[in-house]
Amino acid sequence: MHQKKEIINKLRSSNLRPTKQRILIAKKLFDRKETFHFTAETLNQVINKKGQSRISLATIYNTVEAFKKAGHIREILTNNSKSYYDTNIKSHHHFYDPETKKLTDIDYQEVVLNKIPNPPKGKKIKDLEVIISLQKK
Amino acid sequence: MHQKKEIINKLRSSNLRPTKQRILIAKKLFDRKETFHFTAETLNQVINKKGQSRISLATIYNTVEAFKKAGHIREILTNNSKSYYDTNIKSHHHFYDPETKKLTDIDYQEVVLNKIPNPPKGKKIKDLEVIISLQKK
DNA sequence: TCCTAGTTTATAATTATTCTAAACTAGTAA
DNA sequence: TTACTAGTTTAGAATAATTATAAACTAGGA
Repeated sequence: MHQKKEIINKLRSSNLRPTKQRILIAKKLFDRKETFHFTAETLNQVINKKGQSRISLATIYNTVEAFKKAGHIREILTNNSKSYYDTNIKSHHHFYDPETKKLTDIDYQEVVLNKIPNPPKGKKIKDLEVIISLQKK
Repeated sequence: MHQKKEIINKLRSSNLRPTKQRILIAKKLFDRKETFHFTAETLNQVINKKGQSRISLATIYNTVEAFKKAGHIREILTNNSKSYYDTNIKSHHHFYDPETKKLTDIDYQEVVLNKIPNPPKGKKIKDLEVIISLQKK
């Protein structure tokens, strides 16, 4: 479980001043058992449900961007109009169901590659992601 | 090389009336040696360069969508705000350079997987795509 | 307690895309 | 050949997601 102190340290360590907005968002994102796949919209819903302390949408966007830059979340590749993020920052893969637009994690060890191409000159591989699109059987 | 007749057949075969706009767009997309990675914007630039016959942006969008549905092009997974399409419809993979936002094809046989997970019940695998993100060495 | 750089906020602006509904056209039938 | 009609194109308006702006607020050090 993420204590408040841990969260503050996490923010401080990445040069993010621990404001009450960032702490609250970090709690909602990181204090859960399962990884969380979200968009700015869904995060906004989680944060600003009825009668809850209000955080502006601009701050939601700013914070998601800041967390992404800091490496606390990662952006997922999709062909959606919205940006999807993932609290699981370990290298891993996804099932994508175009019907429901839902992503599911695939554990890293569930996919084994035994041949990958050399990167173009001057470049190195930063990340390798496998997306398995699904359809009805 | 794609003759006009071939293009017309391709359109007819997918129930798309071969209008002069669609024929022109199809020529620009398919009559080339290398695969073409494009967005609505870049396609619009190619089609509507100075002094050229004009096709409205709405038609560019409509046609891209129609070609995608017909399976003549495929949409690429990215984390960009724009939709990217690929004239290479054979299953294949991509290098992605976040700096230049450029995609490069990786031949299917350049990547070998020897373990992939079972799809969730009721679903089958429609497509498997590997995206290798690059960074400066 | 004061100060200031960093942060939050409401709102406007921007960007990519989709919608609308009027005008046009390919292809069929008379 | 002409007329018809369903499908298509078009300009422009509308929408959706995101980013920019600039004024108000605040964390944390002096």
